[in-house]
Amino acid sequence: MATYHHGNLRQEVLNCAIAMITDHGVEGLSLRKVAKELGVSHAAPGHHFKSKADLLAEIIQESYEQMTGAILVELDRHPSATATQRLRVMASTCIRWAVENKARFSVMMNPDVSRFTEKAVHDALADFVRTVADAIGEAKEEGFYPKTSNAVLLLYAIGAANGIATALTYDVMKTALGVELEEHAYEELANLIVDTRNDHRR
Amino acid sequence: MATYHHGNLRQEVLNCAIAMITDHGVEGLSLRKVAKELGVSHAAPGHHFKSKADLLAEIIQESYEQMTGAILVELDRHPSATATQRLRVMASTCIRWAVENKARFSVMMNPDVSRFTEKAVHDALADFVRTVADAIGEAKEEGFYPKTSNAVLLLYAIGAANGIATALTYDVMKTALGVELEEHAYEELANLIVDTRNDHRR
DNA sequence: TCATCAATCTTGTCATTGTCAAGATAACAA
DNA sequence: TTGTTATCTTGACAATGACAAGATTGATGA
Repeated sequence: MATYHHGNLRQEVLNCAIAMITDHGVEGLSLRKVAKELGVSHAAPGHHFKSKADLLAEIIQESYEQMTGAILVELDRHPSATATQRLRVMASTCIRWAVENKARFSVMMNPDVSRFTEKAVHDALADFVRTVADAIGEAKEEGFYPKTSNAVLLLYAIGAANGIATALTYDVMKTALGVELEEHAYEELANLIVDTRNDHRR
Repeated sequence: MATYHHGNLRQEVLNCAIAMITDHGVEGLSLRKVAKELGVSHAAPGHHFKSKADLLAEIIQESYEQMTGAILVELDRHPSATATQRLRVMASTCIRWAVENKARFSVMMNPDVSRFTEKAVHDALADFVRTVADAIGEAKEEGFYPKTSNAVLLLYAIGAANGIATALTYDVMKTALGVELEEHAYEELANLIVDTRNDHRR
């Protein structure tokens, strides 16, 4: 017990919450246990987050930002890629990020949590969606599924990537599928989502 | 208040739980509220389900069975379809079922719930997986992605269908994507998951 | 018929949890 | 120093899941 003022409680609550979710799932997250773990009174976290839902909303927002960031970083490493190829990079990066951030991804995909979500979350999610939507628009000009609407393609791309990631981070599903991923599987999956027969030009 | 013995409590708890989840999400499900709604003491549901997790596990099991059933029914309507075409029927039926059973699907996809899941759930899930895996095995013989392992194809097919369904049943995501589905969209999505360029023979 | 027994439900209780209110303590600016 | 604000503690409350002990019902078999 150092000082009355903790100094960095807000950030440590976030860290501790993620650790707790990693070990015990969102359901296993308890604000009181977090407080106890950080050596702080049971109501202390409540001064940094309006509610438990508010804490989770912030985690979701951060997470969408991180995932979008990971995608942008990876896109930068492929400056000469076609839009269709960039879609593949997005898909594989998204799946890889989810596998490497299971706790965060499980919160993002939790249907309950986002019921009480706030504008900041919507904005972070919208940013992610826009990133993909832009690439789809450009891929369309390259001849990517010309008969299918952009909206359906967007739904397909994001849904497929997220769903595969979910299956990989969701223990029951993962064991049911009996998956054991090798490193190149991420690219293999991306090649299925965005079929290689779609890029003629190069 | 009719009789001391309710007569059909177990089933009505299940029904009421689904209704409650439909309106307020899994998080909004309370055994005590269910009890109150059914005009029964607060501990009565506990005599039919070992725990809340046990109730949810039963819902998941039922749901996988129903979804698999819906797929089998639909497959029966296409007796002369190739394995590749059957994969498409499975995908579109799966997505449609999820949209038509949002509450059940949200429970199935809830990462928390299935932590404490039981053998019956695994069996129901394994049944579903086997149904798809079989079709993939047969499609493979028709020349379906010959270079890709069955395990990866299985992960892709189930992940993509479930992910698209999730995006459609998950309000925040749905509004972020701005989707408004027309009836033929289910087949359109299935055509994206199992690209039409995959069937040469016919 | 009636005694027994299992199935079903009620009542009472407990620990955990999220949330709020009121007050204590620290940090800091004037 | 004094006043102000941010931060934390203590105390309380209601909701909830879970359990134990006992009440009620209904069926079975002697």
